[in-house]
Amino acid sequence: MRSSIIDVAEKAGVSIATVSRVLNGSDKVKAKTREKILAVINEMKYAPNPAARGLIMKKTEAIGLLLPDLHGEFFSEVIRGADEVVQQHGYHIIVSSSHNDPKEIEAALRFMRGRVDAIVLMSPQVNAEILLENLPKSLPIVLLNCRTDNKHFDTIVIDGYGGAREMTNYLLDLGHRRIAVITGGETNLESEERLRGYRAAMSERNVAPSRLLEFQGNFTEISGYETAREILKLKNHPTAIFAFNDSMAIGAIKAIREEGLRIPSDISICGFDDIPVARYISPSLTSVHVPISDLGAMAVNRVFDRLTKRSKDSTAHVFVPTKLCLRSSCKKINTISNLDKEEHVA
Amino acid sequence: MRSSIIDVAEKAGVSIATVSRVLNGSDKVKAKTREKILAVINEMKYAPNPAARGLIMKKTEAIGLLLPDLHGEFFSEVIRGADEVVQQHGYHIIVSSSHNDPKEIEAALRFMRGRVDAIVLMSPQVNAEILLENLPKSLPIVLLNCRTDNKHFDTIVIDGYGGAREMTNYLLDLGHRRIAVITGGETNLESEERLRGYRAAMSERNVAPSRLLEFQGNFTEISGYETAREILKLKNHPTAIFAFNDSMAIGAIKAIREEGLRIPSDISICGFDDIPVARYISPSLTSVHVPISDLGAMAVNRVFDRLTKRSKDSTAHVFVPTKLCLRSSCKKINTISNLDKEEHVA
DNA sequence: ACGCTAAATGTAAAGGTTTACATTTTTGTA
DNA sequence: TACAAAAATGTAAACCTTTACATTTAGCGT
Repeated sequence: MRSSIIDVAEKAGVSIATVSRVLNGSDKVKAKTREKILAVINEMKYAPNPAARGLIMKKTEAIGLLLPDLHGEFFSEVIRGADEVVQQHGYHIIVSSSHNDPKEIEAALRFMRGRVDAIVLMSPQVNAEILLENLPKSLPIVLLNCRTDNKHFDTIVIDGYGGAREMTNYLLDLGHRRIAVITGGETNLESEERLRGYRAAMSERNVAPSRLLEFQGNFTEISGYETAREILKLKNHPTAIFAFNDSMAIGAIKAIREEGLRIPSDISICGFDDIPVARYISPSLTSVHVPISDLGAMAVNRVFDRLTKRSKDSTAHVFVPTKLCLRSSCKKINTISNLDKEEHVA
Repeated sequence: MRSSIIDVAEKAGVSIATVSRVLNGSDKVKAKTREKILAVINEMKYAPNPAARGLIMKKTEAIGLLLPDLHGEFFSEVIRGADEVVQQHGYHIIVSSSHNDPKEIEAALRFMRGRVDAIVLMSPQVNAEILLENLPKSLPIVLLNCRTDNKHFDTIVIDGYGGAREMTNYLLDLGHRRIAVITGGETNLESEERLRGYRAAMSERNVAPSRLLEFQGNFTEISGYETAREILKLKNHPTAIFAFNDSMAIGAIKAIREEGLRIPSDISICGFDDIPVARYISPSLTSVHVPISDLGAMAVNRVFDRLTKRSKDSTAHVFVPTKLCLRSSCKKINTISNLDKEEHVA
């Protein structure tokens, strides 16, 4: 049986209003009274009921964070970045994963409604705009890598186009021409942006981008593995594989190894995201650096900007640049032997 | 301005009780009335206020998960395992990290009180028992790798002793004698258990365990890196390093590489936990396998056992076994050259 | 048509807080 | 000492739901 503010008031010989006042530190209460009440609170181990408080205050001190998945280091870093900022404000995080399923997104959103003061939503695959319409307009929402042109929401999006373009250019500079990509889900915004960047770079350098070199994964390690196996079955396999995230690159590396090929001497491979372990895998993975934990931190910071009315009405739209991060999984192509091979094929 | 159950009742021409009844599906309501109400709810996009509901129901449909940290794949896997189970029950997770700081644990616990239906606490370093005393007795609590002998809580603990012992034996079998360890935090239960296992194995095999081979890290990658640098400064450095978790092993690998040493030919290294990336780093990391995501899942399953009264009163105490996972970061010692070295020293 | 029972619906209290407004106590001043 | 003003404290409404209990309506047999 939990004790309520009434019990405290009785025991301290004051009214509940006074107790409430010392609880909220706001109004002026005589020092002696305050001490007395504090003592009683301590003694009874009283803690205010958040539901009752939330009911009247319409504040929860929690932020909802809805991610597409919880596998791997990427999302863990986003959570970490978000949690760090949130903790500075005395807030907390409610996480959920949607598995890119509209039903699950809806369920999570419904759950969060009324339970959080703001929502950070990452949904690159499922267009969640319709689902967001049921939420009260007063609830700040930050969209992370979501497909939207709705100016009503704050948005943060990674420059997938630029990053992929730069990476593709780098591979072209190394002499690669048959560059395969492993994409993410079909309707996935991140994947589409990266694909756009890849195709742009290929075209610009007059290497006709072939659909036959575009293989569909789904951003999971296992899909990287399986797709790479497909790719290696081609009789004249590509000289480089560009996986659209590091997890798939890691899966691909496994497949390549199993095929007895060496990286990067037989085939080059690179990823996207630059998750922390990228530098430690073998060989260290060339990737497109994304400030992952900053993503979470930025989103939450934006939330608090809104919450503190500093920027109540105006929405912000942040475009996060990426940076090439060169390691040892890609290598200049051996032009001679490559020409050799090409002749064989021709 | 959010609409309440009263608005719905008015618009549907019924009382709030009837609306509440269709909302909770429990009582019998005439089919026609139900339809009418459902239509209005849909039209108004009404959603019940969780605070009001929580106030009267004393149920939140949320589980608190308090972890020591959010860095790295270990915790991310715990969260994933927990989230999976929790989602099956239509529940959600509130995560928080304590950074092994009693103040932060207390803050998180205070926040969770009244906001969650149960708490899963992982606190191997800080003894949180005192902090748990302020919580209502009715709140189910599952302790993950916590130091406690309080039979009132459910507990799940990993067999750190057995795992470390087995790993040490394996290294001894490979011919290693000077085996250094990188431990976790000083008062960390996991670290202590693993240390106990290491020492036991050494003693049993008549290799006097020397305190000079026990180096203190803190389970972070950077501490693994720095500690390994220390170790390599020894003029007759150990032939094997056993890091008490994989993150530190990864940090150590970096330090070893920088020193120009090859793994495992110059020095063997192994970790603990077997986080998913362990198999992908270079060289693939020999480690003690822990069913990480199962840990989160088990804890949450236990919570629901309690919540559904299936095992209301009796607490469960689970001991999770580990399994050696051999990969390529450890190698049989070259006995000749090793004896050589030993003679040099002697 | 009547009365009885069962089904459907309504009424009102309870849950624990905050806070505007009302009241009491304290303080300072003449 | 008495009075006004300021400070401290108290009262009660509001927040939104669920549910025990009360009331109305419907269904049935005679």
